[in-house]
Amino acid sequence: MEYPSLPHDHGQLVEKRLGGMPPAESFGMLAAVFKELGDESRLRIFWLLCHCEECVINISSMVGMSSPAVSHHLTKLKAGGLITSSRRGKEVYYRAADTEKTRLLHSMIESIMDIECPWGKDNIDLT
Amino acid sequence: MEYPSLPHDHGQLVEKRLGGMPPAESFGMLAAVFKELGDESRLRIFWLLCHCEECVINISSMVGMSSPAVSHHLTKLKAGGLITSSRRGKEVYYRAADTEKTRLLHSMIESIMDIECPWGKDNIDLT
DNA sequence: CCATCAATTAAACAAATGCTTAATTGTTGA
DNA sequence: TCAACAATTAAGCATTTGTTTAATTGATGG
Repeated sequence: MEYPSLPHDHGQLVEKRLGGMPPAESFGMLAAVFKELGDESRLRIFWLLCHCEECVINISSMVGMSSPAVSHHLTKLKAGGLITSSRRGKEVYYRAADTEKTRLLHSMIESIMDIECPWGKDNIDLT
Repeated sequence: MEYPSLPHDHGQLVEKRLGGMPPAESFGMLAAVFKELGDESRLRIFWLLCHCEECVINISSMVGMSSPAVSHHLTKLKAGGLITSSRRGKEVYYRAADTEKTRLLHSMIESIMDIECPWGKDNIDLT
């Protein structure tokens, strides 16, 4: 059975090299996760909701954005399974979903922040 | 000293709640990192370059894209400090940068992929 | 049942993104 | 020095994205 070589052949076979690669869909799903957090506003909101549960108006106030804009982002985050919502009276409260994925993302956010931009973060208390 | 309350006051003070929050710039820098990997093509390229070093033509072949498109993505990844390049003859070879950040991102990519889309990945060998 | 407030949805729009084709730069070997 | 090939850059374009303002839906308390 013949396998095509790469354009610049160094001996390896395409099939061998690409055989171990995750399928394109996997990258698509993963990229979607990163895209969710690839927006500053959404990242701030997600970070916030990893630390406390809040209603839309308060989130808006805390991140300094309009309610519709925040609602828009919350919809995306929820669609991506990163946050959950629960209505209590007039307000709808949001918080980070309690899943392995979100825990992983949150700890990663903190880690990268430590590496990229240390800012001295003691006493985080958003209760 | 007076601090304003949140629109929906549950007792907390804005200053208290926002005091522990990383500055906006930090989120901006972090979002930029996620944005780099928030594109399927770029994510595949980065993943590839975490596993092997290759020239542009071969990368193009492996991900099924044109050279200019790949070059474009490589420029972005390099600007973000995720990959490095070295010219050898006519070819320019790229690979993942050897930094704590890239190691963290790579391991995270694998972790999330495990969670999100298990596909049975034994024998990864892209040598 | 109605006034009020919270939240979402709709419509519109400017800005950013990713790709294509074409032109340009850089390097090697004949 | 020139022909051939690798890579980048430029220009143009269609799509997507994030936001705004306005309209709509949802829920409570008087």
